Amino acid sequence: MAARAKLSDVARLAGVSTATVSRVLNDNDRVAPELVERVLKAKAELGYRYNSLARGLRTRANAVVGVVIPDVTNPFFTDLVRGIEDLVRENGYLLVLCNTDETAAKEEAYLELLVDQQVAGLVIAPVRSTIEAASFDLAGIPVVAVDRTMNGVDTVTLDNVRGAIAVTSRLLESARRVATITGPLVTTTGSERLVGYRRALSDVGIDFEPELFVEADYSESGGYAAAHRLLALEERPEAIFCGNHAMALGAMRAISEVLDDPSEIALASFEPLPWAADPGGRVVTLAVPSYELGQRAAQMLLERIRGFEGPARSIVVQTELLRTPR
Amino acid sequence: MAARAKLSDVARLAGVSTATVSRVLNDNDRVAPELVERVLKAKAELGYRYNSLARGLRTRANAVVGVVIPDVTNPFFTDLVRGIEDLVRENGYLLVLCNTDETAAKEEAYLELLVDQQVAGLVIAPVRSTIEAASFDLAGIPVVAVDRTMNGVDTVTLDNVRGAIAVTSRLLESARRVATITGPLVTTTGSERLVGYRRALSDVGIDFEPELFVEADYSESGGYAAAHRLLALEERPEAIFCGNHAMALGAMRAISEVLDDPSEIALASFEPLPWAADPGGRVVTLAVPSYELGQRAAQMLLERIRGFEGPARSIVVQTELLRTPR
DNA sequence: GGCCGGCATGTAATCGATTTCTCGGATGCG
DNA sequence: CGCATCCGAGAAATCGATTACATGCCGGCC
Repeated sequence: MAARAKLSDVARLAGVSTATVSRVLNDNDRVAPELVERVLKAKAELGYRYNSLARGLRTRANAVVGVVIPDVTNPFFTDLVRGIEDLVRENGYLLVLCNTDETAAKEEAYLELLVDQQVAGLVIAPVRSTIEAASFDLAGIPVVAVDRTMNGVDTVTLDNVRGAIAVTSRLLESARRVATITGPLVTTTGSERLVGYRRALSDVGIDFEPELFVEADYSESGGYAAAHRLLALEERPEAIFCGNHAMALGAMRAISEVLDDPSEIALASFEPLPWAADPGGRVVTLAVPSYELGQRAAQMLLERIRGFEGPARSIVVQTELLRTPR
Repeated sequence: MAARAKLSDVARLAGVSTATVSRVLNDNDRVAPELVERVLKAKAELGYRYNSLARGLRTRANAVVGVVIPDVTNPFFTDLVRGIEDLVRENGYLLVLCNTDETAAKEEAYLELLVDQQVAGLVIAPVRSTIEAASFDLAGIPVVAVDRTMNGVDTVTLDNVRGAIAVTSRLLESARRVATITGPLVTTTGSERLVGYRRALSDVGIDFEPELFVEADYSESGGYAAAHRLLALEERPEAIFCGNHAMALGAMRAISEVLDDPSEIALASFEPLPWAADPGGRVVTLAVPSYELGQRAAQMLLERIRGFEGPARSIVVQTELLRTPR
């Protein structure tokens, strides 16, 4: 039992050549039914499992899909990964999850490792959108960008501009002085949500005030610090639109430290908040179909892996206003 | 640029044999300095990267460590994974993250895939502790169990009994009727925390009442349902000790649905809650060193991978009472 | 009836690395 | 000065699969 059976063992036991065994296990075509049966029986008897390294070496592909995301602790990304995982597993691929912590260096290291592993394909939410697709397109590995765009590859993103407009407009119904805390502007989610925010302002004839805008890093502590800065302004904002869930939680913490009645400042988040953080449902929020996003990305990736050659496609998924304050 | 340089290309450019190149890149011993230099120069010039599949095929090992956990969305596990990741990456391994959703079937499927991939080692938080180590020990792959124990392999766990005693005792300071919602009793975390709960009760001379104990599944919805059951009792509990963070959040939701003043029922969670869910810090909680847990597990796994052969070891990490109600 | 085509099967090359074995030159010792 | 030893480097086997090519058998067609 110690040693693992290999293809040639199966071949010997079944009394056929290794080529035939391989054909039975893969093509299944053009092999006499009787031999097929003998092979399958021998395979079962020996408990044969193919060696994916050897196979991968020959076919130049590993049945592994790499997923590179900036933050495994963010529910948005974990749900998204679920979406990818479910589809990808159905198709026999293993999922490798890599966490970049929103840092370019880690991202690069992981991409190198994944390319080394000759993964069959990659889904990535790039730290910076200027990333050069070229560097791994070289290796011929299909790539799909998710949530954030990237040049030259298939992308699945949210309609950030529309979503941000919807959220900001809702805040503007009951406030004039609306601030925003965005993610890094080098990410498309950061810059596009800012665009939406500005458009919503101009739609109702309000000028953009630079002091009401803070660029942060999508982390709880980043949101916390940014909110403190906004709260320290001479003229405090009446509402704050946060670019993601973690920063909204940070802002919430900051607000409750500074104000006796935290509800004086309306809060909004692009991503939904866990129930426990907002039992009253006061925070304006979008329903972001993260699971679906993942599925779409996986779908496109699988098509590429199967050889689809067309030009880069892009899918934009809509969001929906979820909760209303009051 | 299209094709990737291989070892023999480097050898040709450097004017040496492939064996020499391999020696330079691995042993680095016993090769004339001049040749070493030529090889390294050729390598740099071609941008050579080794093919991990080919190498793995020959050395029978893949520079990948598999991590199998029941819930990627649980911060406890994501922090734990961070701990593993950091240590493992320093040592040149890639981390494959697999999510079992607390179901045995998925767990098994992932283990098979990982064994197929010939990962160098595995860290697992098993869905059921009775899992047979034998089935993959066979493949000779080192395994470390984390958070939950498993027979015959190295384990890193929390001191669940002591932790549960500490939490329950704290609740008992201000309440007599203390209920508990545990995780599945087939997990060691589930059963041991129940043991701690019972011991704390008996320490102060209170009998265990079966109706005050509900077994759930570590999910938010499971905690929610369980809490509703407890709240429907004729004689309501005065406090509830939840086996993990998600169930505590679920219980919190249930409580706030049933009671006008949720603070009437004291709540405790074995794992810490996100700040936003408990701004006042009323919930009794343990500091669980999840990151450290992961590091220890990774440490032991690396030792095994490097050939350590001793008997199975087990490390128990202490927790600490974190917040106090009132 | 002989030849050709097609198809099922086997043989052997191949993927890209590591590693054993071998060989030749240099060194050391008697 | 000659022989044994040691060591560095190359040739070739090897890991375990896939697959191009060779082979042999069968049936059909002229």
